[in-house]
Amino acid sequence: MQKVAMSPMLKKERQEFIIKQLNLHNKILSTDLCQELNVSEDTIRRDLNELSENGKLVKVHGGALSKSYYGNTNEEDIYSLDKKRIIAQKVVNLIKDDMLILTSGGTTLREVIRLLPKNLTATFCTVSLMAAEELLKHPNIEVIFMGGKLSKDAKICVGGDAILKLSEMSFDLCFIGTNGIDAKHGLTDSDLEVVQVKKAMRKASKKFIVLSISEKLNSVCRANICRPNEIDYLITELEPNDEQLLPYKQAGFGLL
Amino acid sequence: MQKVAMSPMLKKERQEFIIKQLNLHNKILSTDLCQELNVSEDTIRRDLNELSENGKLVKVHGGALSKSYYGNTNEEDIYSLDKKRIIAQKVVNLIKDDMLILTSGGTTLREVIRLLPKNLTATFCTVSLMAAEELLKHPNIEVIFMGGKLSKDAKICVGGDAILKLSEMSFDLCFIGTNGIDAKHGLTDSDLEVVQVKKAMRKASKKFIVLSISEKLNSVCRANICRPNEIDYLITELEPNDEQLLPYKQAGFGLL
DNA sequence: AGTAATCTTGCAAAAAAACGCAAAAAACTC
DNA sequence: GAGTTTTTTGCGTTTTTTTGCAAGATTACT
Repeated sequence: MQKVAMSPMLKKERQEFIIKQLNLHNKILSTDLCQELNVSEDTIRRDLNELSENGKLVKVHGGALSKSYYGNTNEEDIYSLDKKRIIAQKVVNLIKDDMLILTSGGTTLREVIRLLPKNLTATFCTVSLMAAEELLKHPNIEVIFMGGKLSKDAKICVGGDAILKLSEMSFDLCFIGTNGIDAKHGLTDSDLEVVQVKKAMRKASKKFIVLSISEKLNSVCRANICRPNEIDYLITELEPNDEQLLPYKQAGFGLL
Repeated sequence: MQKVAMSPMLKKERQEFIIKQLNLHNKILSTDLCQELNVSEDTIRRDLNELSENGKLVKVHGGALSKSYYGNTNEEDIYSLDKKRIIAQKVVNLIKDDMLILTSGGTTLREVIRLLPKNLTATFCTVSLMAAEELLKHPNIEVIFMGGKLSKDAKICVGGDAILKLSEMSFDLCFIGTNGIDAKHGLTDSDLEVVQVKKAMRKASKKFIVLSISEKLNSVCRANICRPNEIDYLITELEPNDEQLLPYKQAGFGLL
């Protein structure tokens, strides 16, 4: 308990605090804010309403959501977002405290990161700027970025440094989004630099887990990352016994 | 406990005191200032209003907030953006093709990156996620990110890996934003992890160039990054012979 | 449906700001 | 140095802002 008689907080200060918390947690409860800021619920409510009118956040029953989280103003298509959430939830269930996890970028992985429970303590390692940014919002996750030359297309680190560093490590889990996957060729990608890094990611991890919405199944890209039997699990928004996944099951994919 | 000067304070003196307190604490209550300065609330209010009109602080109900603190969570304040552009233009003039450049993050550096000519071919190296994102938008710049543990506050890589990597390299130029700089202590910062990295950045570069809008001059933070004579150039939005810069000139700063 | 939590609305007390005014201090003029 | 002007400061009053409280409406949840 803090028994320190603090100097009273200014209204603006309080509102700045709320915004900061929101940037960090994406959502916030009025009751929590009351306690942390030591003011009545009415005051918090008024602050939230005011901030909402100024477009700084989105007010909802019981608290508020960060604008970026709520309004995916990006070109992200809403339809596949639902599917990505389903995938993300499956992924989250695999993650336990204190794991060392390697992750690629992509919008699906971003959903995973957003869904991670706030009390999870784990170490995430990534080569993706997008993943790193999102991971930083989580209060208890340690984020390690693999440095190196950045690819302008993929916004990830490629090249020798990242690969060298990866070869020295061993991860419990590796999550990877996909451009191309099919039952015959396994995981493929069109960008040669990216392929090199993803290969290194495969080698550095005990369990290699591929995330893909069903639309992307059965597509093949130029360069091969790994064969079907090197993928430990394929996670889609479908049920594992869905008929679309039959070829993959036959090819020996682990399905979740 | 602050000892109150017996001789009445001059207005100018009082306002400077307010600014100093603000640089130190980021916020200040009118009532506290009344007591410390031994004047009426009206006087304080008038001082704060005046300073607010001059853009030295942000006046709020009950007191004032420092500009930097306020600007962190809100949108970039348009007022200082112009100044940052002036600084950015000066920086851009220093950069030539094929240079190897190290840069920190911050909004001023972001302006620099945005102003870089599209046909410039150079290699930029950074520990800042913000800078990396911005650099990637440039068509001809090669971007190298220094990997390592990411600091949640500063959104930059800190810790041994980044520092080790920095110690192996030699940059033509190093640009760094500032939290605190003054003629006596040199460059300072409040975040100890950040200080370590910035020290390493200093060591790794031939020319160390500090960027600071004039508001941030004469503020001192807890931890020291480097002494005045280790700074090759200080760039502000002011003319080099501006009287505000006189103490710096006398302390041996190179001014641009 | 019924319960608990949350929201709206109106109100009142306290704090702070704005305003006009006059005294005091400082700057300027001769 | 005396007198005038300008600036600065403090005080009382009025106005606005902020905050908490309470009663009733609305919403979420089982």
